[in-house]
Amino acid sequence: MEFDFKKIEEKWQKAWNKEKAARAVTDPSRPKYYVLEMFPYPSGRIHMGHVRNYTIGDVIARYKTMQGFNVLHPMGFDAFGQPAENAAIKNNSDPEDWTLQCIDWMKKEMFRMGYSYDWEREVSTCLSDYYKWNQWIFLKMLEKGLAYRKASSVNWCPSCLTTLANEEVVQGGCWRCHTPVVDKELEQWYLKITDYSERLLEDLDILKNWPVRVLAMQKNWIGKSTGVEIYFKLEDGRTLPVFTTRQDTIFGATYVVLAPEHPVVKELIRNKPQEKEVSSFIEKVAHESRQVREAADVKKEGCFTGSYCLNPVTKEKIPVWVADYVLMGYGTGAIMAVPTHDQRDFLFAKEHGLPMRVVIQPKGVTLSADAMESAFEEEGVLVNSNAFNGVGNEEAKEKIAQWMEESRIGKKTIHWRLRDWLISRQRYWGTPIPVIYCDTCGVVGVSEKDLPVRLPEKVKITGEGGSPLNHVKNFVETKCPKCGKKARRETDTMATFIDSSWYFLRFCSPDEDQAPFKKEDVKYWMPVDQYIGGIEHAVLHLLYSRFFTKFLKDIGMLDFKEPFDRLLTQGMVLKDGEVMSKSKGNIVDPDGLLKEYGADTLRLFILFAAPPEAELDWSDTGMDGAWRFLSRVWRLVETCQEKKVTALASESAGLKNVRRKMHETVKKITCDMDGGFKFNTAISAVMELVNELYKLSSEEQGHPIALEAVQATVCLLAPFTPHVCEEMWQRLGSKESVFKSHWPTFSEKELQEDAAIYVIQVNGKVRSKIIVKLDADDEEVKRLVLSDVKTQEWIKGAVVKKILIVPKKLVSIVV
RNA sequence: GCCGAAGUGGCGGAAUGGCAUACGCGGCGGUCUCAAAAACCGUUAGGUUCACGCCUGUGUGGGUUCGACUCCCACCUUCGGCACCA
Repeated sequence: MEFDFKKIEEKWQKAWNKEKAARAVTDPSRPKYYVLEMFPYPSGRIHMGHVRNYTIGDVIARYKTMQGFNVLHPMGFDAFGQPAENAAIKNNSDPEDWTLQCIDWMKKEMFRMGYSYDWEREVSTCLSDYYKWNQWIFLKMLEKGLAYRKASSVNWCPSCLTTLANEEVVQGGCWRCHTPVVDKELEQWYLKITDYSERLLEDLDILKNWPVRVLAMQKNWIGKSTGVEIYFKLEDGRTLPVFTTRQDTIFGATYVVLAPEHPVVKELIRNKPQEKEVSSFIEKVAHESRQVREAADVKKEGCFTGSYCLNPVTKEKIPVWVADYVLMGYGTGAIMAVPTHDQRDFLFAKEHGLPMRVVIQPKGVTLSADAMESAFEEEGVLVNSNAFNGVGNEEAKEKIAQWMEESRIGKKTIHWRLRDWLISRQRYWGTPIPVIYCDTCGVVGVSEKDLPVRLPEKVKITGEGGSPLNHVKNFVETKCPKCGKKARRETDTMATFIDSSWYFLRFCSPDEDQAPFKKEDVKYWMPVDQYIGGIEHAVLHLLYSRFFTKFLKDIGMLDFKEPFDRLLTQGMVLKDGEVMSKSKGNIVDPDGLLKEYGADTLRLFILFAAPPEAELDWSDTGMDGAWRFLSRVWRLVETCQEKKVTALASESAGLKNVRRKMHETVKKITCDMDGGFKFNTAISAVMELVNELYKLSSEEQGHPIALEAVQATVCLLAPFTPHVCEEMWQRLGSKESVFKSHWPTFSEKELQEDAAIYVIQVNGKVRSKIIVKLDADDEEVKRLVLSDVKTQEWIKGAVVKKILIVPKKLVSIVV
C-alpha cells in the first residue's frame, strides 16, 4: 500500500501553519539555537540549489527543536538588485511589483517543501522599514570617517552599466553577467573595509567551525604581505620608495622597475634620448585591456628610462626601467629587481641583458649568475652581502629590516591586497545613499530623523545608463540639512551586498522601529549557531558581514566579534557531472518532482545522495529509491496499527537484535548529527534499522519491542521527512506533534552484546573468526583462539612469537 | 606559480590504526501473476578453483606498525580559489 503523499503533505503544512509551529520567542531561560540559510534573491522560482540549502537548514532546525532548543529559523528576501530592473524593462512593469510577486511565488514553493520558518519574522530588504537601517548604518560610518568619497579608477561593467566592487569582479568579468570589466575614472562612495584588514584576518582564527577552504579564500583575498619599504635615491636627489618582502636580497638588487603609470616616469625621461621610446611604450600599455595586461603568461615587456638611482646598501648606480609587469595598484608601483632570486626579474634581466648577482647560496651547491637557468627562490645563506654574509636568509629578513630602520634607508611595512569597498551603483532598484550635496556646506549626511530616504516609486527605467534617480526632479531637489539652501541629493544607490551584511541581526527583532535591532534580542539569539549557504559567497557576503559586525561592535551595538559560529557550505547540485544551467538545458525542476514524488521524498533523496558539503550529481532513479524506502517505513507503521500489539511472545533472538539495533541507531544518528550533520550516513543507519525490522516474522512485528523500534524510526526520520513522519506518529497513537516529542535516547547497557566476534589475524591477515563470551578473560580468549581449527592450520609448524588481543574485537598472532 | 580540497566496486558513497566496499542506485536470478508493473527474497570488486577456499585489490612508489583507505615521506592526477601582489 502506498501512502498518499499529496494529502498528507497538505494536511500537515496547513496544521503547522495554523498553530505557528515554528514561532520563535526570545526567552533567556531556555537554551537557544539560531539556524540560518543564506536568504535568496527572489527570482520567483526555487531551484535545486535552494532546495538543498533550505532542506539542510530545515533538518537542523527540526532536529534542534526535538532536542529541546529554542530554535530561531527565519527566512527573508534579498530583494533589491538588478534582475528586477531588467525584468521591469523587459515587461514594462515596476521593479517593486515584480519583486513582490516573485516573493509571493517563492514563499508558496517553500511552504510546499515543508520548511519550518517563523514567517512572522520575514524580512524583505526592498521595504523602507528595512533599508532605512542600511541608511542609518551608512550615516554612522560617515560619522566615523569609514564612508568616504573618492575619485579613482573603478571597475565598470559595460553591460550592467554600473560600477562594481573588487569582490564582484570574477576572473576579470562581472560576477552577474561575466562581461569583461573595464576601468573608468569616477568619483564614488567607498566603505573603509581596509581599516579592518588586520582584524578580518586575525579573527579567522576564531572560526574553528568554518570550512578550511573558506578560511583560506578569505585569507588569500585579504592578502597580507609583510616587508620593507626601501628608499632608493634618484639622480635628481628625490626618493623613490620601493616595497619588497625580500629585503634579504637587497644586495642583489641590480636595477629598479617602475609601473608605466608611475608619476615619476615622465619626469625621468624628459629630454632624454629614451623619451620617445618610453612614451610610446606607456601609450601602448595604457591601451591594453585589463585581461591582456593581467594575464600571467604573456611576455614581460619594458624599456630603459635613461635614468639611474642608487642602491642604498651597495651604493651602486643602477638603471631605472619601466615594465608592464609592475602594477601601479600594488605596493608603491615600483620594485627593486633581484634577477637571481625572483623568477620574473630573472626572465626580464635575461631578455634585456641586465646585470645579475647571487646573494643567497643554497647548501651544498655554488650558484653562479652566468650559469643559472632560473631564479633561486628557496632558502639559503647570504653571500655578497657585507655584514650579513653567512646569515640564513629567513633570519636575515628580520635583521636587515631592523638595520634599515635604524639607518633610515627603509621602514617595515605591511601591504594588503584588500581594497576599500566601492558601494555606489548607478542603478534604481537599491537603497538610496542618504547624502545631500550643498554648494555651501559640501557633502552632508541626511539627518537621522529624516530617514528613510525613500526610493521614489514609478520611476522610468530605460536601461540606457546613468542613475535613473537623476531624472526624478522632486527626489534630486532638496534642501541642505545644515544651511537650508537649495541642494541636490545623491542619486546613486547602494550595492545590494550592504543589505545582506546585517540581515541576520534584523531577524532577531524584525519589528523594531527605533533601531536596526533590539540589543536584548540580539544578545540572546546571536551569533548565528549554524549558517548554511553556497561557496560562491566565500569572500563576498561573508567578508562584508564580518566587516559590518565588527563595525557595529565598535560603535557599541554588539558584544561579539564574529556573526557566524559554524558555517556549512553546501555542494552544488549537478546533472551528469555538469552545473545545471538554462543554456545547457539540463535543469531539473523541483516543481515537477514535488508533484511526482512529494516534498518528503525529494528532501530525503537530496540529503541521502551525498554529504551536504559535497557535490551532488542528480539521479532520477535515486528518487525512486528514496520513495521505496519511505513506503517501506509506511508499511511497517500499517502493520503496527493492524496488530494492535497483542502477542506478548517471549523475546526471540530477532527481537533482541532489533532492540539492540534500535539503540545503536539512535546513538549513531545522534553522533552523525552532532558531529557535523552527516545526513547521508544518518539516513543509511535508519535504513539498516528498518531492514532489521523487516527480518522479523509477522508475529514478532506485533511485539512491543518492534513497536518501540518503529516509533523510534519515525522520530529519527522526522527532521528529514516531516510530513509523513507526523502522519505516522499520529497513526501510531500520539496526539502531540512528533516535533514536540523528545529526540530518542539510547542506553549503553542495551548496546551490550552477550558475546563478541573476534577476528583472528595471522601475520596481519584475517584467517578466522570465533565467538567468545564477553566475560572471558585474555587467557580464555587465547585458549579458544589456539583451539580454533582454522587458526591451527595457519600456525601449524611455525613458532608463535606474539599474541596480541584487542578486547571484543581482534586477536593478532605473529609467527 | 601560490593557497586549499579530493582520488575507494558499473554509479552515488561508508569505514575512532583492527573483517575495505555499510546504505542506496543499477545489474543478474527468483517468488507472486495468464502476463506485466509494483512489491518481496537472494546475488553482485577482480582473478582463480568442480568445490572448501586461495590470491590481488582504496591514484603511484617508499616507510612506520603484529596490522594502514586511515599515520609519515616523495610523486601523479582532478577540482576550486588567487594570480605579473614585488
